[in-house]
Amino acid sequence: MDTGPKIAQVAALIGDPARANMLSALMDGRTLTASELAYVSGVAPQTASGHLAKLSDAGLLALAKRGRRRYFRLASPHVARVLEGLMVVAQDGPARQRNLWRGGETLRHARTCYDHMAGRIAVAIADRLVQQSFILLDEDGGQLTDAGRSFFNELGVDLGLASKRRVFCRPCLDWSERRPHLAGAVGAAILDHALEHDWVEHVRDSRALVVTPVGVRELATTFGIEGVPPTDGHDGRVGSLSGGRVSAITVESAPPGRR
Amino acid sequence: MDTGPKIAQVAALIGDPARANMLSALMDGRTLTASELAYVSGVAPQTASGHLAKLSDAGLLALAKRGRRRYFRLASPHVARVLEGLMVVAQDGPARQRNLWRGGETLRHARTCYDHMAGRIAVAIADRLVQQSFILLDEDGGQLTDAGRSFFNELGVDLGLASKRRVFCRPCLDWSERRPHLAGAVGAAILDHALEHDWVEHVRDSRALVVTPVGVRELATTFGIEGVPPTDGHDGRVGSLSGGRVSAITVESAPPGRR
DNA sequence: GAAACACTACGGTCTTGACCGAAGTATCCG
DNA sequence: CGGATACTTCGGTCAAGACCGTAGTGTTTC
Repeated sequence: MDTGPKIAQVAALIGDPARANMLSALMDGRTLTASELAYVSGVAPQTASGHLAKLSDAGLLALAKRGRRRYFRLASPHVARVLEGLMVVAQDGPARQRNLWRGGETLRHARTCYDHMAGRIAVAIADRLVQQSFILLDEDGGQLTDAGRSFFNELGVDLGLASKRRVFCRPCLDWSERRPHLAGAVGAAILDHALEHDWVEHVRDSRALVVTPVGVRELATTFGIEGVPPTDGHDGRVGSLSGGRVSAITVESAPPGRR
Repeated sequence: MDTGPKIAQVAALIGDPARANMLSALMDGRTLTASELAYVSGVAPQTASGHLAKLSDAGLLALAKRGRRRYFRLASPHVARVLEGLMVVAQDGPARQRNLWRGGETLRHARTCYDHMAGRIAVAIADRLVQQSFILLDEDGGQLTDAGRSFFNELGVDLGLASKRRVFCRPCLDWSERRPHLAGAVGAAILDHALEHDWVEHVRDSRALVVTPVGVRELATTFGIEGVPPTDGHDGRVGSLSGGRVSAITVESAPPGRR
């Protein structure tokens, strides 16, 4: 009857560390198997199975059975939004201890966020687009200008539904940078373009992205983004994997162990 | 290090029914005292005190001490967004049982949602504005057209920062109607206007709104919204309090009792 | 058909934390 | 000052549920 209990049910589901890890791992839009999710969440398969059943039943995850495996993905963008929101709140939460966690440097640099890019690079791109008046952004919405539309056109970015949907730009507060990057259809189109033209590549089993040499060049010429550093402020090398501990998953020596 | 545990911490906080009730009660942007929150959450003051301390420590609630009372409110719009999002997910969650809960009819009709309006009326207003091309809406963003800007101007709605911020319109999925209504600066301005001109009034101790006779007339002439029914489909009376069980709080015969 | 693999169901252990009664600290009011 | 009000702290009880070992079902591979 009241709304409280209902949101509590969903929040409690997300509120378990193992389940939260599973959901986080799916934030980049991939589909993962039950085993993979068991690994990332750090629990035994039996336990993971129970968690996954609950998440599916609640409609947070969508399930596709194929052969002897079960593939899970986030059930809807709504779920991704909630997770985004939780990250933001979790980040500025205890005000005192807003620690810029070292490590995961690669993630801070560039990563996927459901269907678009996030991280330092994504924020820089958004900044640049705003600065050039290609996009208007504010906390509650975003909007592509005519100039922006032709900019993307020339660049060859496929805005897809551009003709059908006239508004499709959304700011998404970046949890590592605490500044907005681009989400929505425009954000998704940029990520697609970047992947397709080898500006960035997925890091194996992670939602981190590395910027390729091609990407470094293109980001410089296209957006005037130079030397966004991979680790600290020194040189122009971008996205070197050695820079930071990668939270990659190697499913080999995998002792689950109690959390 | 990983983001999972952090979002789990926040989600777990929201995931307790008592705390979720507290947060829900604060969704309309009011500030409430610890006692009031204890009552709405259905627990004893001692228990509530503990919950409130946790929520404040985590940065979900802001606290203002005044005399011997403590006033709590949501710490930021970010928190409100997360709660909105959870309501949406909770609503379409178990797909099978998307029950249109009878009761709380007044809430379904019109209510505040943090700083803007929600419910049937709000959805109707949004529909109308879109239909007249005063606003462009889609899932990821919203945008005021020039025509819309002058419409609000003529109407005397103060868009406030209109000159400074050029984009400030956001769709917010309505958990009772499952269709978007207007949030963001535009949504807030509409609610302000409606309250100021006595179109709607707050229901005591609830986030429900009742539409006044003035409001009925104005909604009809301004937006062409007629006979959005208060309970079922029969007459044009709008917002009669008798229609639905109001989730109002009367802090008298208040046996907390175990949940 | 047998073995390996992916996942699920069941049963028992153990930790977490929600809850309230009782008692303690501020604040207001007469 | 003394009593009422608003809230917090402490201590002990109790239920929920996360976890894994064991044992199952269904699927693929050889």
